[in-house]
Amino acid sequence: MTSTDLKKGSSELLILSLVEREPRHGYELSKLIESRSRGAVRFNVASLYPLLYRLEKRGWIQGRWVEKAGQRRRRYYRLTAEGKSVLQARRRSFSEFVNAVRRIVGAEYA
Amino acid sequence: MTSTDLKKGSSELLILSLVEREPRHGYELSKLIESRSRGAVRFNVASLYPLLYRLEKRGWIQGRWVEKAGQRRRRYYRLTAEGKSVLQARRRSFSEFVNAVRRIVGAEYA
DNA sequence: GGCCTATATATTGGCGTACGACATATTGTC
DNA sequence: GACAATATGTCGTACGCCAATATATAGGCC
Repeated sequence: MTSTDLKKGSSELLILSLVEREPRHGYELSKLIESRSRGAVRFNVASLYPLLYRLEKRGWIQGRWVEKAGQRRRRYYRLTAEGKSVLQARRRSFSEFVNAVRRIVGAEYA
Repeated sequence: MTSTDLKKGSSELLILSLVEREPRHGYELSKLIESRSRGAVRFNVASLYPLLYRLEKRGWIQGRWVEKAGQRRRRYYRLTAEGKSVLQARRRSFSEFVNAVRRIVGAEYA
């Protein structure tokens, strides 16, 4: 379980969290995650875009194309109502899981 | 990221932690994880045993068969010196990762 | 014009890991 | 004799991650 491997389970939580307040596009999301985690978490594009399609397909986020002069087209994703409730559940289970791991891992310390 | 998915990255950390202080066998490990996590984490045998073989192959744990009258044979695994240093690194990166996720996920709260 | 970097989205192929289902063997209990 | 608990093990499948590669636009630089 490198930090890379650990990431697997939390990728959806990260994305859902970041589009909670305002719509964001893929590239922006990857940059946000990298900067806010201070480099500890990084998304490969080959993971990021399929992940976005997956979340959209499930109805948790909703994307729309935005074209502006002087910019490449971007697809902005917003959190749906269903996504919101999934996000809340995911936040809880993340905490729960981390606490459970800490109990197991920590119990073996001095 | 169900609790199931999240688990993926931390399974090795859990096992290494549990054999740190004393050798343990597979079935014991599965029961320990389940009870200490209060049911939040559970290992399928089809994950657990291959995981143990993997860790042993990498030289992080070392197993030996123990036979006792009135018991089915058990394979006890102990942490090797190399495993010990891997464990320390994993504990650090787990904390680091969790903190990073919290920064990202938490930043979107009120 | 030519080169590089940053921005932005996208796909292909391979690999690793988790799990449901199934299998086997021993001990103890009812 | 039937069943549950203990204990280890495998098969097939599904799924998600990632390196590599591709395409396209804008801006800086020489």
